Amino acid sequence: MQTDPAPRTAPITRPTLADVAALAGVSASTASLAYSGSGPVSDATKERVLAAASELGYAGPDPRGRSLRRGRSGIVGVVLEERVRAAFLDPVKIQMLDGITEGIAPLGAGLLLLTDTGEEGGNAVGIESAPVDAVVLVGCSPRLGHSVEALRRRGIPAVAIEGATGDDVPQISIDNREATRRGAEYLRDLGHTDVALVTLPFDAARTRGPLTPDLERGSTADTASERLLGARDVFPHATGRAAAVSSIEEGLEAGRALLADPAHRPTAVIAQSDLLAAGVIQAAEELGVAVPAELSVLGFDGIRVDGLQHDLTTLVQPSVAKGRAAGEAVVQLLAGEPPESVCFTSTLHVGDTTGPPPRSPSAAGATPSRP
Amino acid sequence: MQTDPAPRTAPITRPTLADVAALAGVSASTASLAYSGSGPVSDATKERVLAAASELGYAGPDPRGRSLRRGRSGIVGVVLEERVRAAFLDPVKIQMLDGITEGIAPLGAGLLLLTDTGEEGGNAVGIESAPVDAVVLVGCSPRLGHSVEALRRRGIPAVAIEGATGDDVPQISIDNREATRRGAEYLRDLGHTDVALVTLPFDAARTRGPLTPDLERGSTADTASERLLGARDVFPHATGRAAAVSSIEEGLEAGRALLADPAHRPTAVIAQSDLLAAGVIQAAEELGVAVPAELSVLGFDGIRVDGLQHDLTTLVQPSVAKGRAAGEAVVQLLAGEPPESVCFTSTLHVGDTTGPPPRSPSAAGATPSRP
DNA sequence: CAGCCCGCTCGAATCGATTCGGCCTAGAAT
DNA sequence: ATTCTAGGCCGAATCGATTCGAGCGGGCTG
Repeated sequence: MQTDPAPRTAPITRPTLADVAALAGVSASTASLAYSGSGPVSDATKERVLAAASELGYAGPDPRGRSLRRGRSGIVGVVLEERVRAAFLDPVKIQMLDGITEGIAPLGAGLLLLTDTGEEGGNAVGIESAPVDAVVLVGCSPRLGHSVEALRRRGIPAVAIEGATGDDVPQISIDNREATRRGAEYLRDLGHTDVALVTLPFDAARTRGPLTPDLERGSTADTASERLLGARDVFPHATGRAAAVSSIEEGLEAGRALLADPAHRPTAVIAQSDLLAAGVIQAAEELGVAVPAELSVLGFDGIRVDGLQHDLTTLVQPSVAKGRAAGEAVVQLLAGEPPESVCFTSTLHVGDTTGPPPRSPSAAGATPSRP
Repeated sequence: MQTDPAPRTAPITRPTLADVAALAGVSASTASLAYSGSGPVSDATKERVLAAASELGYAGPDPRGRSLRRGRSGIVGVVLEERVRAAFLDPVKIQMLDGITEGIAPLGAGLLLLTDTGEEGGNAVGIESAPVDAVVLVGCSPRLGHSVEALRRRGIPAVAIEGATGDDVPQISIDNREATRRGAEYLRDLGHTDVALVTLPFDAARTRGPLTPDLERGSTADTASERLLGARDVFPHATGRAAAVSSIEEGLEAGRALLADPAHRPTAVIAQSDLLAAGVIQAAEELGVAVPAELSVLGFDGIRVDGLQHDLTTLVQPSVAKGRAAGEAVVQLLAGEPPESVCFTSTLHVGDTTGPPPRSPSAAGATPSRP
């Protein structure tokens, strides 16, 4: 009565530590000690246990039992606001992820990819129920609050990258507003007065389209809002368009819309990401608008953009360092130390996509403020 | 008004299902049923349990206990042969990862990133001890055999992408040899006879340098070997250099070495990845060698390479489909169905980096085999 | 020679949830 | 009215490993 080929020693089930102990002639507790090495066990005994284990083909303690008892799973979750595909298309995310792995290296923990897209169905392993010791929330997800609440109830410590949770969750962020302001000031000093914006999405719906007061007010995305404020600090009346995601395609679309009418064409565009900036440049090329002669474009991130011919003027943020800081914060949290927020600063990299505005304003009796 | 209510019932420890059951006035088993919904429980009771849970701030069954009992953790491991940073720099890997998430979607499982770089120290969660239900081995890791053995002992089903394990592990692969042969034939038909190779690493040490019989014989990397064979099918005596990793930098270095001596310059280079090909092209530009006029370059993968000006002639492989197939194989395996290997085919994309060889061979009385 | 200390093992409890068989009760059928 | 049926609920065992305190024998010291 055996469905499987029943070898002499192997029952249907995999050997457990108890089996090993029995074969070695010791108690389960001793066998456990022999493995974890955290107790006084004679070398002879330990060897006997190991021998028994190898005879049984025992591959070491089952992580499930272990994590139940220990209360730790050795896994750190990374919560992405988008599906994995989208996140990995964003070079900034990848760099942060890499930084995170560096940061949590001392833990020797694994990285579990999670998304907080809505409810998890059935047996799904979501943020609500994943065997993680801590999580890193990546990106300013609109539904971040929901996730944080779930984690709090589960008693799982969290660190947020670029997402104000307003709680006891440590934040890893950058000077979004100040950085953008510096970039805007640079454009202003070049002589630009007619500046358009291309922003990251503001809300969970990822509404694409013209910037409206309603949209801005309803923002649940801090990064977009902060960068918007930084731009407005210098160009109070600047307006533009919101993209649905940070991608070249979205930037292209926004760029087409902004540059469509030659009569009302900005002399500069402040894009909230390098990918969006690249898209705007692509749109400019399509429409025969020269960059930077007729249009200056400013990006944000400091990544190398695939296929972009220009050396983009952009605000370079330390993505890897951000990730690493988040990882280190997780380590601290798990060690019981108090959470510590960090704010990095970005630097303006001047490339070849920005320059003085063209001599004659694109028509339209705009403020000729320069004598 | 108490954010952290220290209610009469809440001790230092988090509530368990038993606590909830007690408060609801039912047994733990009933409470469990109320949550899993897999048994007959009256609506009234269920509601009472849920109410008790919310009163206690119970966030649902602990995944540790659940997975111990159920024997499933709801996590699928992805074993990368390199550190995460390196893997995510490779667009092919990212695409495969994305495909995997698609493939395992019906499982609702999380993805745990693992690397099989050597032994795991201390409490590290490695391939030896990770709470995974199955794993996908990505890439032809030299130490793959070791990983497979560990998994077999633990009884964890695995699927390998591009790595011959020679066992009962289902393989997801592509026609590396045939595809490369087709590419080589294309070059031959253009008139090339003097072709150099730039290969992926052959061994665990990632030895960089000239191809030698020793190196080729000692190969533990099937992808590199297969593609090499495909090239040799057409150019039996072709030689070249092995790169340490698939990257533009490595390709650049190999390209410099291959093109250094104007007297012994190949008219075409077969690179085993697009990144390597891009590096070779970069080297050619450095040295003033025109592509494709003086040098044809063939890549492999079909990705868009960052910053590359050309439309690379390459063998396009279905990376996402490979990942998806692997994910689907995992689902099958977990469902108890027999493993199923898949082999995809690549297609030759002719871009602008290949053309006929220059009129006068690069000097050196090389085999003027064409009359 | 007796007593004490120390190092090694063992038992038993615990972590938190799930599952299976059995019991109980209310309503229905005869 | 009695028996049958079935839906609901409970008890207890189980998953696999870890941990803490107790026991026990041998070596060292006074």
